[in-house]
Amino acid sequence: MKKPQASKYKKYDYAVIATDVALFTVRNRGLQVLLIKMKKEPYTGKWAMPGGLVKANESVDNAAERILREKGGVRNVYLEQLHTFGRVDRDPFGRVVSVAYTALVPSTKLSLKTTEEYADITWFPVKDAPALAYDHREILETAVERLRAKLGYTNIAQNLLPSEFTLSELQSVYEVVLGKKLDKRNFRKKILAIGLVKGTGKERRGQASRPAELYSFRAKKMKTIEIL
Amino acid sequence: MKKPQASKYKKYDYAVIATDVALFTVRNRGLQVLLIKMKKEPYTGKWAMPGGLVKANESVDNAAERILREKGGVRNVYLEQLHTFGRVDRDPFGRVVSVAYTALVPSTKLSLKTTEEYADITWFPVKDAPALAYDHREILETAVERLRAKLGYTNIAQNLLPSEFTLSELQSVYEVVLGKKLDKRNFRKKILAIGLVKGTGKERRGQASRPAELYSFRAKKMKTIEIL
DNA sequence: ACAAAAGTGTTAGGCATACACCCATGG
DNA sequence: CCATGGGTGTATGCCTAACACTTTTGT
Repeated sequence: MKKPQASKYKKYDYAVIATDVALFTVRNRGLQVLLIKMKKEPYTGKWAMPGGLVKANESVDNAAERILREKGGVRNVYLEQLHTFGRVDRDPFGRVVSVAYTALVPSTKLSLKTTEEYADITWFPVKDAPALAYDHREILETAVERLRAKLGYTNIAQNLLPSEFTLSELQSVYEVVLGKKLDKRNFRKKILAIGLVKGTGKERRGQASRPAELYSFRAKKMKTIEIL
Repeated sequence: MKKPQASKYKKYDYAVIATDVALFTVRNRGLQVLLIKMKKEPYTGKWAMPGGLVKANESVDNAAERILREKGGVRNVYLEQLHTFGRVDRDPFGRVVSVAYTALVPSTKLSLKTTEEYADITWFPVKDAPALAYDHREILETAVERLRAKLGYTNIAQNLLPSEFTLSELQSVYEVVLGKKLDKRNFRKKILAIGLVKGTGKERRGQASRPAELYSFRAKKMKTIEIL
């Protein structure tokens, strides 16, 4: 599509490595992604996922963590390498190869900084994300596809929930990410049968409805077991 | 583990991008990987998978294809991005981030060049691969793990077989890669039930046994369907 | 005739799916 | 008392897994 222009910076004379992070949360009954509004031409007004160059003395994984912290405002969240995007013309500023990551954060863990909607950093529902800079549309689609797939065979969902949650909340995460309704009885039967979660005995009151039991995940580290 | 030394080449002053390719085939009742013997210190005598730097004017995908052609001696084979390895100290020569790929080739497609065993480029059974340079042991393990997983939900096996093959040969590919025996009747039932392959009507004669029908894959491009 | 690989069915148990009503609470 | 979300069981069909013998050929 676009041809790479003459490089504007010396360091772009060689291919350099950047990382972009698709940071997701589940809020307001939807899967949302964090985007930052760009100022630079030719992308003025378009949105991009948090990203930046990898420094010479940090690993690519560490760079992704740093960017998530500096630009996304979150730390200690689930972070997993997604795919590396290496088209020659993917960045009009020069030859940049991007190692993309997926990150997940429970909406309960978001600070005011990111929940308040600043003009230039905002959560968007994935379904109606605005025009994106670079190849970030492709990165976003790849990330969502992988997240959906992993929900089906790992315990990754725990990274979108607080440590204690109701089964309805868990089911809602699945429904929102997969984009389809699930049968309540079958969902509970399956989740309990495979031992994904355990009851805590506590319950959540406060709504005008029967109190719900609170559950927590059994295994904290990533595990692969057929779920759905 | 190792600290990065002072760079020996100017271009290593920045992180540069390389690609390494795990090229697999199934031969002699085993999963084999192509390795090249190294001459440079500190890896003299160790083996490495084909790899090299990404040039400024080629995509990362194209670089992997080129390396597979130049160093692996094969072209037009299945090639898929695996993972990007970005530890700071993974290359003692400088800061090199490697985008690793998995490639598959049917043993029937191998030229003499790679089947004859040169002193410095050889197929090794994955099970007893020699000491590897860089982080290539980790790359190899990641590649095998992914290959095993994908065998179970895609039609990827076709890239390890000629266009026509017997069901026993197909089963053997599965057994060799997964490292376990499968039940013949159940295997055939399943493979035929999901329509992965179709009979060609031809048969293979020549051995002192009943002739086997030849089959071919139905879909050529990658497809995801539950297989095993 | 024999060695070698190809080909073929049935059963039992487990798993996924479809489906509707009562319960406990807050307001 | 009513609106809201929480919680629960069964029946059916499908898929999986276990298991052994006959067929066809080349030598």
